[in-house]
Amino acid sequence: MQTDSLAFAGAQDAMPTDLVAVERRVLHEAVADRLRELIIEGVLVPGAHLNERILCEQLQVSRTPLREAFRTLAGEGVIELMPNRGAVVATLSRDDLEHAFELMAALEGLAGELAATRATTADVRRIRSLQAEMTAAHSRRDLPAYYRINRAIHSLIVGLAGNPMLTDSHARLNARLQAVRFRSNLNREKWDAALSEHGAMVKALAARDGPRLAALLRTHLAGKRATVLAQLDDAGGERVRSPRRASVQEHRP
Amino acid sequence: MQTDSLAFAGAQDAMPTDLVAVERRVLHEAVADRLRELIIEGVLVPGAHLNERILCEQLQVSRTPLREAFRTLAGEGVIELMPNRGAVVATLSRDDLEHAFELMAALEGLAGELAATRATTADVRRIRSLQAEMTAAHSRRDLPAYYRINRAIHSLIVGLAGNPMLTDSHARLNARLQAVRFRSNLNREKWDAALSEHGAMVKALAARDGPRLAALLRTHLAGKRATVLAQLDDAGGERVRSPRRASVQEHRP
DNA sequence: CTTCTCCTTTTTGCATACAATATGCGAAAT
DNA sequence: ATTTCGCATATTGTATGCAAAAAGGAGAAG
Repeated sequence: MQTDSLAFAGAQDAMPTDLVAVERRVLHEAVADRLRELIIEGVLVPGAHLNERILCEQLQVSRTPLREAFRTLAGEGVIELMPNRGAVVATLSRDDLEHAFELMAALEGLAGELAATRATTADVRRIRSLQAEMTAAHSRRDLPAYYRINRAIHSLIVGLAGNPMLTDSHARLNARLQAVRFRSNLNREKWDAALSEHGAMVKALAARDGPRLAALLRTHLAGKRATVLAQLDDAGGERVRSPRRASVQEHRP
Repeated sequence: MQTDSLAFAGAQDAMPTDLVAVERRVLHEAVADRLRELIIEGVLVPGAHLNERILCEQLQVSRTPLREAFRTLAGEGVIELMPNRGAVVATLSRDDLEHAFELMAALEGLAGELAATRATTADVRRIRSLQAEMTAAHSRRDLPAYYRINRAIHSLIVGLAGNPMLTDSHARLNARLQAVRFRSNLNREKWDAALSEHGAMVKALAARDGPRLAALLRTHLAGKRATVLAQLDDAGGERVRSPRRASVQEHRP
């Protein structure tokens, strides 16, 4: 029989991500993924009570995998578990958001510092390409695409830092922020400013200027934070800390 | 009939913490705590395979709460779960350790920056007191006490930052580092240096000099990292990434 | 001696039954 | 009118049985 390296000749180190493992899902993971989706999509709003029986019926699984999924999500901070009192989708207060951005700025700052020293020219090209895509999205006023690419760029920079623990912390924080979807509007000036900041970031990365990239990321995040919080205030500050008694609704039989 | 405020006269608002909730443990939490202990104590070494059946027998619980505890611990990064292949105590490679300290330095750096602006004089007193205790432990060459107080100081500073998300990330990273117990020896010079660094940190905090405290914490962590990695090299680099086939041992009947 | 195959044993994943706890509502008492 | 109590119901926590997957081992072929 062929060895692994022969069987996969030409694909081993250069592009390891092209070889994705076959889909081998365990039920509780699928359930966790589905619940994450439902939360991100806003079907399950922050604060919503997650009733086991109803969710079991709706997802067509028994309680065991559902409960394991609950634990997984609780570990990610996406939901909160209260002993004997069930699970609720995690809520983020205004303070929580401030704290999240404070931490995010530090994490991405570190990431920038490291990425600048560790990124290859190919990595820089990849970032440049994403940057171009994002600029295009901006030109055609495609906000969803803009946000998606924006997130991809930030995640890529964090990845380039080459520190899995950092990546993990960052991903986890991002997951919590996904629940509150403050991706609605974004005024013209702020959008333009954000885009130009991104341009500067790419330059700093290409110049391998770690401290500058770190500083840019921190101010960029500070800007984002200001935008989000301002938006929150406009919304009356009640959008995020959501409905007290919202919960999973049972279908009429 | 008496009202609550009469029944608890004198204890209503002034000292609400005197009324602690009754101890109410759920089995899977107790199991998670116990497993965490076993891992920290080194009974379950990194890399050890956690057999469900055997652990159930030894902990005297059924598989359901054990498996829920597994999920909790996996969420904390203390163990790793492989679908259909069970759980192992998380291992930390040399690289992982470097990454952990890299991240830790950033987290504590941020914490220092914030703590300096947010700490009250009472907080400073508390830190000073701990610092004194630690110096005492150093004088009598009590390494375990030193490490314990040291950790308390670092955690307190992180707490003073007043950012729960930061606290959480820090605690989580600490939990992972607990598994590898590099708390063995520590040569005289490094110990002295660490202590004097702590002294400088307290001064910076008292002076409310955030940037300085942050910088001190970062270099302090860099020193710790160097110490740990050096120790790892002395041990042949094989102590931490532990026995491949270590596992929970079954009692002879 | 190695390697492959098939089979047995072990171990994990899931479903369900049962137990413990919480919740809601009406009646009674203050 | 308000509070409290007791009970019925709903919901969560735990145990266990069964099925599926992986690991291990004996034997045959190379």
